[in-house]
Amino acid sequence: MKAGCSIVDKPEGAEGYHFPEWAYKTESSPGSRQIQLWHFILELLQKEEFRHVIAWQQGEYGEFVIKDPDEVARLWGRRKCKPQMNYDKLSRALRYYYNKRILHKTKGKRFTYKFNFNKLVMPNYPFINIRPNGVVPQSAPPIPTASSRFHFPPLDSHSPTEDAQSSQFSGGSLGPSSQEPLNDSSDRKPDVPELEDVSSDWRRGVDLMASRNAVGPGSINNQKRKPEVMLPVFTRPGIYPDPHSPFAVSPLPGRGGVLNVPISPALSLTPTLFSYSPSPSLSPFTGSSCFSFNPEEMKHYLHSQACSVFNYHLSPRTFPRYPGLMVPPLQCQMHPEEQPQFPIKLQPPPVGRKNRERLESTEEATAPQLASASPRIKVEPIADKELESEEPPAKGKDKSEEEEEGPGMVMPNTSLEGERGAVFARPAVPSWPSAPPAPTRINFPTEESQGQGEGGGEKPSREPVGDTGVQEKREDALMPPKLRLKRRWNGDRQAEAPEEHQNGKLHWNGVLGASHLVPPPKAVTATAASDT
DNA sequence: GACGGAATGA
DNA sequence: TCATTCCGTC
Repeated sequence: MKAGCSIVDKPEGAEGYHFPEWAYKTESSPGSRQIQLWHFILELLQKEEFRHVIAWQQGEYGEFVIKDPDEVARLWGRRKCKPQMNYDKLSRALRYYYNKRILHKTKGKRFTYKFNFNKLVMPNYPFINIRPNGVVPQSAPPIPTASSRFHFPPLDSHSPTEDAQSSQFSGGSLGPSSQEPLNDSSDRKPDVPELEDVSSDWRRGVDLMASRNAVGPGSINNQKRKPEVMLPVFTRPGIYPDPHSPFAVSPLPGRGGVLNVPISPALSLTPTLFSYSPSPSLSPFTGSSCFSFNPEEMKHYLHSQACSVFNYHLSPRTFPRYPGLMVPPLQCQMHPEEQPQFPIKLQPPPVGRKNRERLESTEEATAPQLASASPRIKVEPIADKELESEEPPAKGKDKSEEEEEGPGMVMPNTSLEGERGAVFARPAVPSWPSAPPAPTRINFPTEESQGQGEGGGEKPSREPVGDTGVQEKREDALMPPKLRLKRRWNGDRQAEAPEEHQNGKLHWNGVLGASHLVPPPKAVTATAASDT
C-alpha cells in the first residue's frame, strides 16, 4: 500500500471512520482491496463537508450531483494516488458502472448520476423493506425499517459497547428502484434490459418478505449471513440526515443512517452471484455476530421461510442461517418419521409470485394447514452449482420470475459449503401416472445424481426404490428415519457410496422437515463461520 | 458534456 | 476486475 494512499487515508474531512480493510476488497476482484469509485462517491455523499462538491440530488432517490467535478476528481485521484485524475477519467470510470447498473446517468442533468441501489443493495438485502405496497416516492427518504438493522463491528474510536448497541443501520428502502425504470429505460443498453422488469418484480418479492419484517424493531436482515460484511460506510461523524439520501437515518436511537452496502455491487450484478457469497478470503470473521434482532421476529421469519421452503419446493438454500439460532418446531414442518404419511407428490413449481403472495397472506394463518394439507414435494438432488447455473426452472417460468427468485430472493448463503448436498430441486413432472407416489423422494448428492439433477426434468430412471422388500423394511425399522428415507430413495445406491451420505450435513440437508427447519447447530455455525 | 472503444496496468 | 488513460464521436 502506498503511503498516503492507504485505505485509511481518507480525503480531508473523512475523519471519523474508516472502513475495515475487507470493505475494500471486492468480491468480484478478489485480492483487490482498493476502494471502488462508487464506494468513494458514497463516502463523499455522506460527508457534509463535501456537500459543496457532491451531494444528493433533491427530489431523486439515490441521485447525486457532482457539483464540482474537478474537486471530486481531485479527491478521487488523491485517494487513488492518481494525481492526474480528472473528471473525464473519473466519469469514464463512472460510465463503466452503467453496464453494471451500479450507476446510471441522469440524462439532461449535468454531472448528475444516480445510484441503482436496487442492484447495489437489494439483492443482498432482500428484506429491506420498500414499502408494503412496493412503492416509494421518488423524493421520499428511505423508509427506515427494522428489517435491515445490523450491528457493525466497532470501528475506530467508537466504543464497542456503543456500537454493539446502537450501530444498527437502517439500510432502509433504497428506494430508487421504484422510479428508475420509468425514466431510465432509455439509458439501458439493449443488452441489459432487465433492470426495469426485474426491479419491480423483484421488489415485489422483496415486499413480500419485507412486509412481514417491516415492522418491529426486532426483524433482521436475514440476508446478512456475515454481519461483518456490512460495510459501515457512514458512521456518525460524517453523516448528515439528508432527506434525499438513500441512506436512512435509523428511527432507532443510536447510530443513524448507515448504508448496508455490499462489498461490491458487482456481486449483485451477476445473476449467478446475486446471492451474497463472500469469498472465503473475504471472511476472516467467523462466529462473531453483529446482528441485532428480535428472536421472536426471527422465529417468525424462519417459520415463514421454512414453510416456504417446504411448501414451495424452494431450495433449502433459501433457508437462511443464523448462527446459533434454533427454530422452534413449526407446524408446517414435517418430521421425517411422518413423511410416509404425507406422500410427496411431484408438483409443478409454484406459479411464482402468485403463490408466493398467497404464501405471504396465508403463511401465518395456515401454518397448521400446511402440514395437514400434506404438501407433496419431490426432493431432488442438485449439483453444487445449482445456483450458478440456475437454469430456467420450469419452462413456464418467465424471466421476471427467474430474476425475482434468483437474484432477489435467493438467500445469500446459497453457496455455502454446508449447503452442498441434497437440496430441493425444482419439482418435476410426476413420474407416477398411475402408480401411487412413493414416499418422500429424497435424493442425496452423488456424483451421478448431480449430473442428472440439473436437467430440470426427471428421468424415468429415477424412480423411487421404495419397495425394497421385507428385509429392507426390517432394516428400515432399525434404521434412523433419515437413513431410512435415504435408503428408500436411493436404494442400493446408498450402499454403493455410503461414505457420501454419512456426514451430518448431508443428512440434515437431505431430510425434509424438521431437519431443514432446524439445521444442526454444527452445520449452521459452520456455515456462518467459514466459507472455506 | 457525455459516451464508449481500445489499450493498458495493477 | 476495475479502473486509468487516451481518444474519436455525438
